[in-house]
This record gives sequence, C-alpha cells and structure tokens, in this order.
Amino acid sequence: MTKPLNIKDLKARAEGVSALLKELSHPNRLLIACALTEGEMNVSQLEAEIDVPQPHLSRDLARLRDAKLVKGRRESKNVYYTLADNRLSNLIDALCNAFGPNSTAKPKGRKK
Amino acid sequence: MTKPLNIKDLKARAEGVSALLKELSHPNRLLIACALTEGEMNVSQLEAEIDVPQPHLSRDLARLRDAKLVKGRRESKNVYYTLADNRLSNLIDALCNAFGPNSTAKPKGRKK
DNA sequence: TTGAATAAATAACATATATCATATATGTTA
DNA sequence: TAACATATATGATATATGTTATTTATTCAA
Repeated sequence: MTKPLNIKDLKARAEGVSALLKELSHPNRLLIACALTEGEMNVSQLEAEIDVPQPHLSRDLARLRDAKLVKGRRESKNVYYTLADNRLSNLIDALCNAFGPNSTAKPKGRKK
Repeated sequence: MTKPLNIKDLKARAEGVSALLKELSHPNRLLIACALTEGEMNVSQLEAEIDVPQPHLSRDLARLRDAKLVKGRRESKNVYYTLADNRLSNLIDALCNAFGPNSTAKPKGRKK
C-alpha cells in the first residue's frame, strides 16, 4: 500500500483519468456527481441541493451526459439523473475517502 | 464507510477539491504528480519518465508551483521537485486505489 | 383545442483560461 | 566563453465560464 503506483501503468491511463478529473474540475459538476451518489435526482432537486442557476445545471448535466458519466430518464415533466459510469462512482468514492467528512484529509502540516 | 459523503459537507469543500482536481485534469500534470509520489525528481528525470517537451514540463511545474502543490529546490544545475501538499498526496493515493494497476477494473479492491 | 404553468434544455453572447508548438531567456558550471 | 538544465514568453487556437434569454417538452385547466 501507500505506493501502489507505477508510472508506466498510470501513463497508459493518464489520458482517461485526467479526462475524468477534468469533468469534476468544476465545483458544480463535482457537486452534481456527489449528489448523484446518493441516488437518482431530477434537475429541480439538484437545483435545491446545489445552489446554482438552472441553465448552468442543465449545461453541466449535458456535459456529463456527453461524457457518458451520467444518464437521465424522463418521468413526466422531470428528468432524473443517475451516475452511468462506475469509474466515476469509484472516483467519487475515492474522493470521499480522501476528502470526505470522515477521513477528511487532515491538514496535518499543510503549512510549509 | 462507502458512503461517507454528504453534500453539505462536500459543498463546503467543493471549491477546493475541484480546484485540486483541475490541477490534475491534464495528463502531463497528472503524470508529474504521480511520478513525484515516488520521490524527488528533477526536470530531466521527469522528462525521461514522461515523454513531453521540456518547456511543457516547466510550464506545468510552474503551474503546480503556483498552486503550492509542488516545490522545487535547486541543486547545482538541477531543480528537484517534490510534492508539497498532502492533500495532493492523498488524492494521488486515492486515484491509485481507484484506478491504479491493482484495483483498476475492480470496483472494490481497496486497502487502506 | 388552446393556452398557461412547470421542468429542462439550449442559444447567444462576452470574457477568461488552457493548450500546443516554438522561441528565447535565465541560471549554473566548466 | 560554451554547454547544459530549467524557466519563461509568444501567438494561434480551443475550450470553459458566467449571464441572460429563448425554446422545447409535458401536464392540466378552461
């Protein structure tokens, strides 16, 4: 543990992984992804959870859709979104472990 | 565990976390960060590991420096870089667990 | 059928930031 | 001085972002 990384291996994946990171490199999209780990949500619910203008949400959702990271299903007036890629789920999981409330990266000696 | 995430908590951190993700949202920078988890490296060594033109490396390193994610020390002609922020180390660790050679394809192959 | 009321998606901008490729500059040592 | 390692600059192009407006889709009431 602690050093499960070898560069060659990661290099082969760097493109994909960094692209995935890019999708979450904006607060809104990160929050969307996190919200969806708790289950299906429609745009209005997301709007309530995350406080951003609706067009913004739709645009970010469209982007995540294009990247095939989420998918939406329409149910009458609402469109419910879910995570569609378990690489994304894994990433969110990992982020939660690294930065979530429980194991929040302890800022131990973050000052230097 | 497994769902240590609550949106409010993450929302408070979303800005910082997404900014961190953004720094790694490019293959070169991701590879740089990964390489540095294995220890100190100078630019030439990085250039050998990762195959990118030197000016690119320097520019990416400058960016990571500005973000206070790495720091460099000059030793004669060479500048050796190390990770300077353990949030970054944690993130790389998390990424390795999520996407690294060991547990890439497997959703739950995490050892902590 | 029309038309309002919602939910969601898209459009149309301005501006900022990222990226790539290449050129040049700096600092260090011989 | 030259050489080497590293850093920064430049210009072209692309993508991201925020703001605001408009459009489509669905339901329901008259």
